[in-house]
Amino acid sequence: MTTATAKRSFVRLPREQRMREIEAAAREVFSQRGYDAASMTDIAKRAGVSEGSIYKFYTNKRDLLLTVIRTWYQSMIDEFMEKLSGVEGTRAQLQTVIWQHLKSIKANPDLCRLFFLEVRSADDYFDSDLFHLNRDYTHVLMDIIQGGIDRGEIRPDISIPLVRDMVFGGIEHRVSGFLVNRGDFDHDETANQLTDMVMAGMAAPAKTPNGLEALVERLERVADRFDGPGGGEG
Amino acid sequence: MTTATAKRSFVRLPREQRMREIEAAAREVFSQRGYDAASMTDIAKRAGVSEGSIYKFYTNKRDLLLTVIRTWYQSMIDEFMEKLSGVEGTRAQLQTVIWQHLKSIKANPDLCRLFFLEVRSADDYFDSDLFHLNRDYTHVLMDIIQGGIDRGEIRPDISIPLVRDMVFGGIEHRVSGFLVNRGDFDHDETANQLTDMVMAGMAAPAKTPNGLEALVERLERVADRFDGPGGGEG
Amino acid sequence: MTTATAKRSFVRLPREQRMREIEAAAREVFSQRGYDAASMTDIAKRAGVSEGSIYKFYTNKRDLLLTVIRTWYQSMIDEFMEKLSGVEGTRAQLQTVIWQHLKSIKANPDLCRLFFLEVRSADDYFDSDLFHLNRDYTHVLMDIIQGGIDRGEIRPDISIPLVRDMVFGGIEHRVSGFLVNRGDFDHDETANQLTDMVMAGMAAPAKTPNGLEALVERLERVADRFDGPGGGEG
Amino acid sequence: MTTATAKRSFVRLPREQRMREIEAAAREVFSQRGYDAASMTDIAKRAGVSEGSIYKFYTNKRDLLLTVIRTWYQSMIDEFMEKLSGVEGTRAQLQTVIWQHLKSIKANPDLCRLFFLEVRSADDYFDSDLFHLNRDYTHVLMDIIQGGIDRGEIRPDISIPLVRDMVFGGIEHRVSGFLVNRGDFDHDETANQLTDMVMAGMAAPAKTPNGLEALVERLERVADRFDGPGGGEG
DNA sequence: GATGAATGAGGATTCATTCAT
DNA sequence: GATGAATGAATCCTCATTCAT
Repeated sequence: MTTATAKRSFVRLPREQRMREIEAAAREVFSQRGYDAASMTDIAKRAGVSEGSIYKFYTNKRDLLLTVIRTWYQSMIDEFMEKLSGVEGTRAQLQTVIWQHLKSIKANPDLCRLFFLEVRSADDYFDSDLFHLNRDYTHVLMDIIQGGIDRGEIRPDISIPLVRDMVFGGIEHRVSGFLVNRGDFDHDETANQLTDMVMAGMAAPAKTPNGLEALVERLERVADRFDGPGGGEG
Repeated sequence: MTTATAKRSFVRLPREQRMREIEAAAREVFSQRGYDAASMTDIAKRAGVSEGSIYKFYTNKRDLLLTVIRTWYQSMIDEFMEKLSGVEGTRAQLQTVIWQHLKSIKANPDLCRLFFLEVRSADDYFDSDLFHLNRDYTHVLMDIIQGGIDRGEIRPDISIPLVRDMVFGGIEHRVSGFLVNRGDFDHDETANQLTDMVMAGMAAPAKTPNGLEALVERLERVADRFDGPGGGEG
Repeated sequence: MTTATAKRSFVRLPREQRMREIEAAAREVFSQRGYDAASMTDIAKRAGVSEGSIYKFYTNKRDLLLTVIRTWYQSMIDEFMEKLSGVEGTRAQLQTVIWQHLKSIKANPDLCRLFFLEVRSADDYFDSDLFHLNRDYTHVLMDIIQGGIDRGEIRPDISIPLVRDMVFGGIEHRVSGFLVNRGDFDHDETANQLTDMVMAGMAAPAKTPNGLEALVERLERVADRFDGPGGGEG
Repeated sequence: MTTATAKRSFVRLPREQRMREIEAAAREVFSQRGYDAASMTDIAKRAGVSEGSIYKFYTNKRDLLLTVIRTWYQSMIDEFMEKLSGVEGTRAQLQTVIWQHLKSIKANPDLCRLFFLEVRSADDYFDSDLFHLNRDYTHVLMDIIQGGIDRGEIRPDISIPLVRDMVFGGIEHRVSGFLVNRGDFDHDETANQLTDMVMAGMAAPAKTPNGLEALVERLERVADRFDGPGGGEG
């Protein structure tokens, strides 16, 4: 029953290029309007294709959204890994992760919102590849923590997943206003404060207790000199 | 000559009671279906009133949602304040705040979801009374931290809002799976680990070791005056 | 996200009456255009209601179709039963069933088409109430045949379901052209021929006549001996 | 300097073979999905050609369907004529026709459905060659009946088209459940019962023959009185 | 000849909100 | 005050067919 009328003139593009154009348009429209308010007509118009063409590549609107988010997320991770590659030392690595994460948020707050509100909250998220992408991403932080533990810089009794939650959750909470276009956040300051806080909370208690013990021994020796060895309440 | 159609009889309840019934119904439907999927017809039906009646009390669907969330939030805060009233000590108070927060989430994950996804993410949130309610709520935590600083238990150079973000954001991140019906979390364990992490990260490191060292040095000088320098570990 | 604008003026009708109007409109549109080509907008327009109103009463387009067909089918059966009530004798009853059936087809060929093409061919037909309505309907014929068997008018070794199939299937085949607006059929003639065919079968009453003929020949020979050949009809 | 995109290679088959492959694919897809649900893309894919290629051979989707049905129908008729060729006697021929028809239905219920629902119900059917093919097919039965009349085995006052309708319509009605994947039918039993029914009708043979027999006995007694017992040709 | 990228009209369905009774 | 019938805009998705390459 479909009326079939192929319009006379249109540009013929290779599959990959057409997809890139559609995804670029979708990214813009989704970012500006949000998922629900974005209409496929809008996206098609901006991409310069017919609505039908979109469905040649994406099964439905949600698939298009997920593709957009996935691409962004992947490029984020790529950049992230690159930046992290030369960094040595638990603290520096941690700082890099946090700083990069904040940078990504600042660069694409709308995509973050989409990810938080439309993707991560959906029922099927935990079965999606984005979930696994996200796992890989957060695992980088967890590996850093583990490295710190291995080197004795971090208390081994710490819960690594909890650190992950506090870092990413803390960041999310911090930038929540920014994501809704309310207020801003100081990129560098936040990264530093957060790094300090996390490092301090996880710091291996090694040094101080050892020092204390030595101190106590010294004290005992001093006391001995006052009342002679063997003294004490007994 | 009256028409054959007999008027349907309805019970006339006092305004307050009717509102409570509507809100109870709305809470159930919103919780079960989520905001979008919940229909005013469903709510009306469950409340035993007509759709029109709802609009006598609430300007629109969103107003009803906000009312439901507000009531829940307020009762949460009330319980929270009560539980906190007798608790002394920075650590114990912090632990109570975290524990109570986790308890509320476990008790009403659906309302939490609604709050996170529908209320807090909306454009008008920052002008709403729920925002202020939330401010009061999180301020309790911030006051506790401030108290800790005042008593010298917590480093004064810490960013209190950042602590707030890490606590509430961390919790949110931790329970995100649970909120989407994926997995669970250990209420007590999470509270303890989180409290430890926060306390350790904020703990004032300086005073005690430094003071002790100074004290030992004084003592050593005293001892020197009695039996000459050089006594001791050698 | 639905923009809510209730138009100012419209007639307020009791539920039942509104449904009758919608169904009447649907019956017309479905009959004229067929199921697929019929649009809900058309139906709404002809019924003088908004499209949304239709969905207050019918879950979807198909439900509306089934309701229309069901109503028609039921009224057909009612008339059918009434006409049959006073009729006695297997042959007369059979003739009535066939005649009424043809009459219904002639009265509403479009609804018949809809029933054949859209309803009876659907996967869910055999679970539908229309299937049961149809069973009841065809059972009337089967009961008549059974009655004929009981009274010894019909061979008891006959397959009653097969008779049913031949009668209703035969009619359907006969009128198939008429249903597609190709040609017509003679209502009374078809009914009579079909009734005859079913009651008598088409076998030539061969055997017995042959015996009679031989007998007559013998009698003629005998007669010849008495009064000489050539006597007779002359 | 050629562009990097290498031309996809395709096999070039003789026209007839390519058409056979397309038709085979179409037959499968149409059978499995039905006409509407079958997509040209599916068919093209299964045939191993592009969509565009199909339109080189068939003007449109419907033309392809008609071609598929036509081929099937023709082969059905061929087999039918072959099986019928050696059969003598009205009854045996009738039985063969019915049996073959049932066999075809059992072999290809999906194509039957397509023929009934998509082809025979269409407006243009009566002008199509399939209509004429069908006419030839049913005429075989009508010729058999006529032959029976000519040989005195069948009542000459019978309506031959009506017999045709009852046979083919009856069969269709009988197998309607089977065509929708609901239930089955006994091939042989149905053929035999139907043949019996048509040949003999369902009238109880009891009364009339008995009466005739008695009449014959009386007549014989009369004849005996004329020429003494034992007379006659024996 | 073969390809397959591109078209684009078309329609069922939803539901918050209103207001005549 | 209570009712509930009525609104109607807004949109995702399909797929037969075309034609530039």
